Amino acid sequence: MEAPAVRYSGAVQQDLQDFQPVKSAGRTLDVLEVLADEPRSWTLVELARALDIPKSSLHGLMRTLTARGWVRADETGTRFRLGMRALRVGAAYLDGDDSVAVISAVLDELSRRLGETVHLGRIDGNQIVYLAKRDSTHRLRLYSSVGRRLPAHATALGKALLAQHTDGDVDRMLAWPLERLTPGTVTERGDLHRALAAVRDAGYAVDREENAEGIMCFAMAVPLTDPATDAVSVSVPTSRMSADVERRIVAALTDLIRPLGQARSMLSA
Amino acid sequence: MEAPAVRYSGAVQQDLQDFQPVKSAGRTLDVLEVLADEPRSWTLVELARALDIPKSSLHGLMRTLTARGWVRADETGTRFRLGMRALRVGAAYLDGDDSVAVISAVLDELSRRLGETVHLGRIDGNQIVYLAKRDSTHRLRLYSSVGRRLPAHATALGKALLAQHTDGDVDRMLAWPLERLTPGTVTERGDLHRALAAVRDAGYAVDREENAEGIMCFAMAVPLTDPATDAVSVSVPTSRMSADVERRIVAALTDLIRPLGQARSMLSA
DNA sequence: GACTGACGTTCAAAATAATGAACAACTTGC
DNA sequence: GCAAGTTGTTCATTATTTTGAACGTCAGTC
Repeated sequence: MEAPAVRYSGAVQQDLQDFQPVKSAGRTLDVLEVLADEPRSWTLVELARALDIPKSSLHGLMRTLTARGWVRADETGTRFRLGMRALRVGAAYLDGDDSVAVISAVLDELSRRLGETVHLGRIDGNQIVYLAKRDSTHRLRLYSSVGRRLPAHATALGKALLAQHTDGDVDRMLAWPLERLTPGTVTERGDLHRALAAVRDAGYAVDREENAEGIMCFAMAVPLTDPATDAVSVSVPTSRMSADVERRIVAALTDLIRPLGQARSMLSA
Repeated sequence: MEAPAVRYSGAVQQDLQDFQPVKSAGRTLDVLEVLADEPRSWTLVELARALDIPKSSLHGLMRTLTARGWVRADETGTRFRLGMRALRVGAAYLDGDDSVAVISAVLDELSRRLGETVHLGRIDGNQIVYLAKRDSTHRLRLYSSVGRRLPAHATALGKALLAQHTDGDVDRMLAWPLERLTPGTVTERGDLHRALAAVRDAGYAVDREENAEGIMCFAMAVPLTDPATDAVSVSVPTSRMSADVERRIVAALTDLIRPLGQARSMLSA
């Protein structure tokens, strides 16, 4: 029997095999996730339909969630959205993360040195989650990106992280066919493999208007873990782009990100 | 029979009376809240003790939570922290909130005009939750405040919102005795009542190093609801403080916050 | 103004989860 | 290197929840 890439010492770790989730716990998360994915007012019946749960079952759940402040009901008590407790866990996730703390200073310095928008992203399955952001102009609202997700294949952050894996692993990690966000999005398997080879070669990843038109990004994986799960990116409007700007960005990323490899031991978790 | 302050049309709204929460749903939230309140690694037994749940019961719950990405187990599978899904609901709470969207432009303008740190806060029980922030210098990390909580009585935001209620209501809303955060924190009931009267008189609230030494805040309730639940504050280091700075801050708050009263109809929820 | 349709609520039977005791695996101390 | 203590896991029994059908309530329609 082949050993898995990472061994578990036999603790609370579902072995991919059969495993019976606690039904009402799973449904609790289902409700929160649906409310998060579509941040609008939902009625009980809408939720019941979306989740394929009998409305009578959902009724008790919603009472529990609203009583606890995780879900907020409007004055009539018939429409639901996320409640304030939901905000807290999000902030706490970031607070408790050692990597975020270590990389935070790097983001500050990058932002100061380049004056462009800087992101810290983490890969989660086939998506990139934005964990932190610095923006000199403050034009964009901070909550506009932290917590948000984009398909990994369409972002510099994602490509920087995917490049750590073999083509075969990448094929398994992503959801095919690849979603197209702009005309520039790489959606062909061969094109993506070539792009990732280029990333391995250069040591950083580039996104040329592949998820948003008018924006280019440069990203480098953060070598705090192996394989890396976090990456840092710098975003620039194409209007401001030039070979010189690219050189400066890559130099800053190299200067600041590469030394983090030495700090790996700090993350004993 | 006396009607409650707010009438419910008989929907999912726990009537304060008896009501049986769904046990495993409540425990799911318990786990997330403990992990959020103490963002460190927890073992199963630690959690079981903290929540007074048999470890065998918790075991299944944790498997469900980790399988869903709301909790992350370390490589050994024996230590737990919040997972990435937790981040998403936090961001989504803010996205889905109409008040935050409306007030966001005001924060941008205040930040531009004053060049000082600006916060949007919401009252939750006896606490103020920070919903958004603008900081010109970017010295402080953004996630250092969004989602964070402080006792209402010790903040300008909190006093601006508490001042909307009668002294009797305030007494019921707060947790007595009041927590002291700095030597300047108002903890005496009479002092607080006098402070709130001053807020009603002036139309804005002041915090003079009452939650952090060296920082003063000025806050005004946002009249989008009645009573208001949100307030906006401007924070200034005492070193930079002067009568003129105070005048400019109060003028800016008055200019930008007061007109929002007309936008109240926008929030039909 | 009664009818129609949609939604939220309640209830008793059927399905599911919680429990504590026992076991296994790891860590610690001597 | 062994024993004691701690932690994670499993299992049958008990307690709880889920479910579908029935009822109440509301808004809109003819």
